[in-house]
Amino acid sequence: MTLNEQPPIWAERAAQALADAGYRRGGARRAILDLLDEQPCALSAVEIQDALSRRDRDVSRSSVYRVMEELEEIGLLQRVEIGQGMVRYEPVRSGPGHHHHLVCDRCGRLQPFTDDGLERAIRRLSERVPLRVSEHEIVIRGACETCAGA
Amino acid sequence: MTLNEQPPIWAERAAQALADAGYRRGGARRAILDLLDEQPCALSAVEIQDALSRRDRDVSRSSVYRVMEELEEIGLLQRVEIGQGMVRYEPVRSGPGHHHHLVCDRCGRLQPFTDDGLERAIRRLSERVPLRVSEHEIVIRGACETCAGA
DNA sequence: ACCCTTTATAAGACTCAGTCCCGTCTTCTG
DNA sequence: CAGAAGACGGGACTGAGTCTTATAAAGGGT
Repeated sequence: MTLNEQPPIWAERAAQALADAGYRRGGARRAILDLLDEQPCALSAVEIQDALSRRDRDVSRSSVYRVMEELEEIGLLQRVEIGQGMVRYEPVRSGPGHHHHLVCDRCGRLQPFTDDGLERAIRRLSERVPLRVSEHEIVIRGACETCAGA
Repeated sequence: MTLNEQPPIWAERAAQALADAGYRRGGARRAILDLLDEQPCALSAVEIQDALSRRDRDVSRSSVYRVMEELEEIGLLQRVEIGQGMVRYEPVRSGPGHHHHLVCDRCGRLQPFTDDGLERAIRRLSERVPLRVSEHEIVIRGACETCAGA
């Protein structure tokens, strides 16, 4: 069910992509890249700052948000809105890497999934709708196995 | 495409439902109910407060949020997360009234839609997924006809 | 290696939706 | 027509996210 079984070089690819896009190198950005690469789950901006702080690599809020923006721009990071106004970010590892999320209402755990039937339904829908569709995001909420206790 | 062609008595039904649920009557709540009933589009908490203020019926922030909570609890109001941490609320007019939303990235306009194919895909998916699904929300983003200019 | 310009970063003020608390006012019930 | 329970307003507070500005690096040219 997990999608991230690619070699652990996302940080490298990302750094390269940023360089190609004309960005210079910098400590804060590099630290964030490395942290994100290690994470199995999506992190919020605050979680990123805290995690780095805990390993004595303090990074300012501005830097976290700036880097998130840059990475999203280049398509290396996906922004996931998990409800209640909470936003998390996760590395896009494969090529298109299109997927959606299951969110546990209780523990907040996030799990990616893909579904062809769903994508097909959305594609068909997109053609009938009075909107030039640019993106879609599906969030399915419920209780995860652990929290449901079943 | 619009779903709200029921008689304009949502406010009445809501008031009754609140009474049945043991809530007392109060001016702020009634004003909010009436306002919501008139609106064709979903409103944010702030928009509700401003709109009432403009018609000289000031209501405190606390009241807006409290009433939103009560109405959502009873199932008379649907909370819609339209991205960027923005939340809006809209009356649930028909019975189940299940539908999703098209959001225009540019003007923020919200439009409801339903799609059986999509619902079917989600139902099937819900059974295969490691989560006891309680709800799902689909937001499709893009440029609306007006904003796309086409 | 050394400027010089450009970009990256840190720090902190600021915004704004949303929450919390508490004193006051209103509604209902007996 | 009290007196208790609930509704309301106002304002302090929170916390994610934005903006601004001064300082610190990074790269390119010489």
